[in-house]
Amino acid sequence: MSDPGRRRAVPAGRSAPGEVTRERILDAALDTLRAEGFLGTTARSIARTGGFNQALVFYHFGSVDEVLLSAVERMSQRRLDTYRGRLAEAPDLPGIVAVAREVLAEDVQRGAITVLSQLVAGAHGRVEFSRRLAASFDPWIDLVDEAVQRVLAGTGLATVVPSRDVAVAMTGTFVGVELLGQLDPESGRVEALLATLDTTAGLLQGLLALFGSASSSPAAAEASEG
Amino acid sequence: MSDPGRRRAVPAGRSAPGEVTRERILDAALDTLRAEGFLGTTARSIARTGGFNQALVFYHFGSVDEVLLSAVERMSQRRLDTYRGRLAEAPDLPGIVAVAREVLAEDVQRGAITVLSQLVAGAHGRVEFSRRLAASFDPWIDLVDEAVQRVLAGTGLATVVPSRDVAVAMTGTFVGVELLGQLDPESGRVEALLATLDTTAGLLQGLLALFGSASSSPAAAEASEG
DNA sequence: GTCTATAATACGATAGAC
DNA sequence: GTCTATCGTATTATAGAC
Repeated sequence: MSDPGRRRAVPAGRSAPGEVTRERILDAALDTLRAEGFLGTTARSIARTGGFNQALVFYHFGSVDEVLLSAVERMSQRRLDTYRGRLAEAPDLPGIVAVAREVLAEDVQRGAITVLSQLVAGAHGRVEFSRRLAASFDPWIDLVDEAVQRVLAGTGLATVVPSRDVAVAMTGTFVGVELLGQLDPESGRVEALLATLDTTAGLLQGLLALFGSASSSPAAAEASEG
Repeated sequence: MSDPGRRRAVPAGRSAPGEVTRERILDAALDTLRAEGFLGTTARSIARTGGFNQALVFYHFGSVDEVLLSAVERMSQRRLDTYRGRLAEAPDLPGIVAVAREVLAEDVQRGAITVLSQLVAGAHGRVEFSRRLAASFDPWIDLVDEAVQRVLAGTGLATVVPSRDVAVAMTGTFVGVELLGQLDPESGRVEALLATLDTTAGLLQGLLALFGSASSSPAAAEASEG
């Protein structure tokens, strides 16, 4: 292994030697995943995309898997920061829905969901790869979970609805719909889903308001009996 | 191309020559997709799973893609028949939900969703493969669409909710959650989702009953304004 | 219809020159 | 740190014996 390992400290404002190349490799890896899918993302295709030599992938990351995981971890972290920032500024339900729709639309357009979907599919049956990939999904599910709990708070449904499962379902929905949407890009499935989110949000708002003002209504009681 | 092409007619009750092998290959293809994922499903691994020679895949189907598409089309058709039959016997809402949960649980357990998820992921960027795979999803979305419309009928929501988009979202959700669930099989995400379906169904029932008995309520009007 | 053998190609990864 | 060259191995697909 010729991993550069821990490097000397570098003057502030200056990049560590090779750091530029590392970033280029990560960028190229994401671009390739978006354009070619998991199957088409090899050390050679990544190098072709980024315009550098194939051997650099192994010099800097040791393996293709390590590049992909590093790339998705970096992407996930960056997007998560964006989400948290915007959500903090929109504490009520309409605000949360608006932010969620807005940032999810960005993710879809940037191809972030494509990257995640492709990696998830490619992770099949590979234990260590799956473990690390799952770890980069957890903070997202946590974030959705928090938002769901905030929305449910004071509606009388907080004890009935398992918010974590709902969060998993919502996260999974975007992965699945994006995958389905790419099967037939002409169909505009993803766009339809995003557009429908507004309608659904309006509906949900009305329903939750109903539950909020009558949290021990017959419907709620009936529902909790399951 | 050494495709056997159209074959002579065969006495009823008897299989056409090579038909047994064709079926074995399709079975092996699905088993391999379940066990190894899309990446691990090659002509050689399919042959290894089924205990036959690798060259037979090309003799009978011409290419690996053709085996996979034929296999999923056969599977989709068979499952669709099962769905339709059971749904016909359960015309009301509780019945529909029960059947849906039941048959979906079967699909998950048999690995049908895994097969679909893997193929969808592997189809990325391959136009003709995607087109045919999308075609085998359409009847499913149609079926879900019909069920959604039946549930919505008479609730006053039929004109507000775009049932087709909801159907796409529901279909996509199962694909996505299944993929996410396989990232960390220990987490029991898929099982949790299915278990939660009952609770959600109960809730939904209560909500729809509410809308049904007051289809021009303030909440409904507010929701339709978006 | 099923087999063996093989051609042509792509891959991950490494060695070693610079 | 980046390059060329290469090893070993996997793949799809085909040719041809049986």
